[in-house]
Amino acid sequence: MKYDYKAIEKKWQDKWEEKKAFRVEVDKSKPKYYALVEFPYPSGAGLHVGHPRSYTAVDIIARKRRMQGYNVLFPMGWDAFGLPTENFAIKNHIHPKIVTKDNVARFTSQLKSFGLSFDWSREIDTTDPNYYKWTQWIFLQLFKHGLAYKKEMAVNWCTSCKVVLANEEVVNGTCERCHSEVIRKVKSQWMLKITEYADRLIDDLETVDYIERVKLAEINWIGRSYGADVDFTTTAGDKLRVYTTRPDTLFGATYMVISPEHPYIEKWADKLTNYNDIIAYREEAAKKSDFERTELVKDKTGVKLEGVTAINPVTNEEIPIFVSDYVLITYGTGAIMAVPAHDTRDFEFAKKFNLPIVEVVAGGNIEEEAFTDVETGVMINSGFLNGLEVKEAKKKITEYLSEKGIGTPKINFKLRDWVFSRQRYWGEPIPLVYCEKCGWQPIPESELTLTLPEVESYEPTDNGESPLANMTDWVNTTCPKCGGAAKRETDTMPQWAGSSWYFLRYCDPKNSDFLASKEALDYWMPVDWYNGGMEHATLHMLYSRFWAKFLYDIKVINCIEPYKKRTSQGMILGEDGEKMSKSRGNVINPDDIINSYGADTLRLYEMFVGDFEKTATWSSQSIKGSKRFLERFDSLSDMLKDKTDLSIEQAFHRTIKKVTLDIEDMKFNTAIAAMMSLMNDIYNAGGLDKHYLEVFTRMLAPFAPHICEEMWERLGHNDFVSFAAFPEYDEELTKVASAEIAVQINGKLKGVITMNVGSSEADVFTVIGKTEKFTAALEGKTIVKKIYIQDKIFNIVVR
RNA sequence: GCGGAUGUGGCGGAAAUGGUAGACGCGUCGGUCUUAGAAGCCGAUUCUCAAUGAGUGCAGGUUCAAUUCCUGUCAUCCGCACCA
Repeated sequence: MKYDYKAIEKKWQDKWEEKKAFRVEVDKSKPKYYALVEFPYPSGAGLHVGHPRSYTAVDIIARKRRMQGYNVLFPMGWDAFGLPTENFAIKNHIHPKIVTKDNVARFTSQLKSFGLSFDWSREIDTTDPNYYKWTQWIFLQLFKHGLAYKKEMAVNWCTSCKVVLANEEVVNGTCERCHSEVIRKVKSQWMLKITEYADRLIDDLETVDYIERVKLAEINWIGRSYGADVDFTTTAGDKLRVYTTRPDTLFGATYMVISPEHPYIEKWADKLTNYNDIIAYREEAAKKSDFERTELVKDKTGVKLEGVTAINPVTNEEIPIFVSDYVLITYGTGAIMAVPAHDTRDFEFAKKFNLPIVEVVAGGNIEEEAFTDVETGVMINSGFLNGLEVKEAKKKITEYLSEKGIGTPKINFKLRDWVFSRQRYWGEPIPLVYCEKCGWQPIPESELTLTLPEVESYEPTDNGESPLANMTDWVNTTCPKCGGAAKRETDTMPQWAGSSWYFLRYCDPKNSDFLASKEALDYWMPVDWYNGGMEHATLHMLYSRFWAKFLYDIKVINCIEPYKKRTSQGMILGEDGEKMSKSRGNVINPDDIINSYGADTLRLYEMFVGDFEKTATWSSQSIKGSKRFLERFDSLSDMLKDKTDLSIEQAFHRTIKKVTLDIEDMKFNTAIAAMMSLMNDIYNAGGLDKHYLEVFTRMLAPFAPHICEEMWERLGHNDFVSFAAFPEYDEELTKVASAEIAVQINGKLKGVITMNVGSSEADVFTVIGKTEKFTAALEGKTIVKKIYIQDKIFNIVVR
């Protein structure tokens, strides 16, 4: 019988759909399991071969849980707002809604062809007004709780297209589309105060099970540092505040630096004799794009302030102040104390401007480079700190500064507030209204959804406003507070908005009264296992955790963390070992693979290709092995015999154990290898009985569901194997009777002997003594030592 | 520069706690079947000068024993980018 994957896969996909096999409801009589994969952006290109890697892995988990009796929620949907769709719409004059609909149709049929056990009745779409009503609702709550505010911000501005660009659209400092210069332009933007949650976003990571690199990426991105704010008196008669993580090096602060945007430049304008030079420098710095700034990282520039100096509060020495763009206005206080001996950047700057370098921590060679180590150094040239280790010095100086009123302990973060406005059409309208009298006002919640109006053109306007700004009928409205004339916000939300809470909507996607019912949220949340790309470790993960924490605070959900467990798959590279891309022509289309090998083979191959978390290279040669394995499995029904050999029975129990444990560790590749080994053993034994073929079918079902359903039916069942019990193993039967013991002399392998499991050292040595090849090797040597590792190694050390 | 990985046969990759390196798969070679071939099936397959040999990027070290631990070093990939 030939393995007819096309017929089999079609047949079972239809049956699952027809019987609504994977549809779930809240059922408190069963334990729940919420398995989640990142919902895709339905691009025009369709799915690529990387998508099924993540989806199949979590599908295997979901299917295994179902077979273990869990009520499994495994949903799918569309993160459909976004720039590529909008750009496609602009170029081809098609409404983004239509573009989205077409792309979703294509994605859906592709996903269904993989045999993934999604509950399609819960499909969601972030661009559906019934969905984004709640995105807007959450925004309104953030606004009402003071977590949304408007701020003047520098944005990317393309000088040729005259539009605001998202960071993703700026490539090497130029516009992605026209390649002309991109400059920074100040615009008023909506911001979300994610920084208010910075501590919790770090600290609560201790309560979740994320793979280490994801945790680290989040922690580094948030970038919490402990230090102190210190005030330096200046000759202008005021105080200049700096932030430092190294207050212990205060005695070594030989100059100060303020950022070009620092407000004191204006404040000190009349005292600065070289004010014009400073302004010229500031303008020069403003003109530099991000690209130029990073290009010039190595080369420090700056201007010394003439007319104002500062006093080092512990040495009482007068020190100069510089303005330089290596100090950022957006971090700390926008001003630093420079300690060239112990900070690499200050060291470079001091070398260039010939500034004094005073060593205050002994242990390095400051002739050569800054000594930044905080573990080993001892304080010198530092008055009352002399002789202390860095950590103690830090404590002592911080206390001293507090007592004298010149400094306070301070924690800073690299994390910035979230820029939440986009001057774009294809996004959720921000549900706020501006009234001259009352300021920014939320629209009444009863008026949600504030739907995206139909516009003539999706192009951003000349002055960088969203296309919605031209819709005067829509823009002009009344103030919900005073009833006077008011204007709607025309900016829309970023693509990240819809994906920041979608996992909540899946719990109860049709609910029209609330984002999801309390009952559904309490039952399904938190997500038990969330898998997704490493590229989302910082942005999407932080944004959605932030929203979830906020929703916890306002008592919408009752878990402090939305995701219990987070894992991440490796990328799949093209056959040439390079990232798949259209321009390189190395893209593998999953449709082609399914057509020539079938979905089960594709699934199995993607799981077998290598360690799930590592990047893997596609091989159209190797995939044949996965197909062969399934063909061999298919033929097992022709190899039935009355009784399975004991050795095969034992092999089964060992394999079930390995597969069971490996799935939990996402070691799918070794789980499949174990099943292949078992298959070889069965072939060597000439077959197996019906019972064990059923066991094999249930064990393989999560990996290759179609062929297993077919086998299950062939074996006389009329229910789905997808809901049969996952096999369990008998620990006793996993044990083997005999052990192969490696015999070594001086650690070198000399041979292997077979002994009963649990043989004593004396027994093993007796056998060795009776074995010719070992006695020959030991002849004339003195045995110094014998090392016996139970059932594994017998090493004889000789002289 | 900082942070995170990775380096094992011709290839993809296996090897809790240090304990027979190369599981499993691809490829290759041989056998079987066949008029012949393909597909199956069975077997072999780290290397070489075939040994008391060498071997997990390279150089050392600890150990009876190292892919695994330690020190140094090289290479590749991915993030971040002057965060004081």
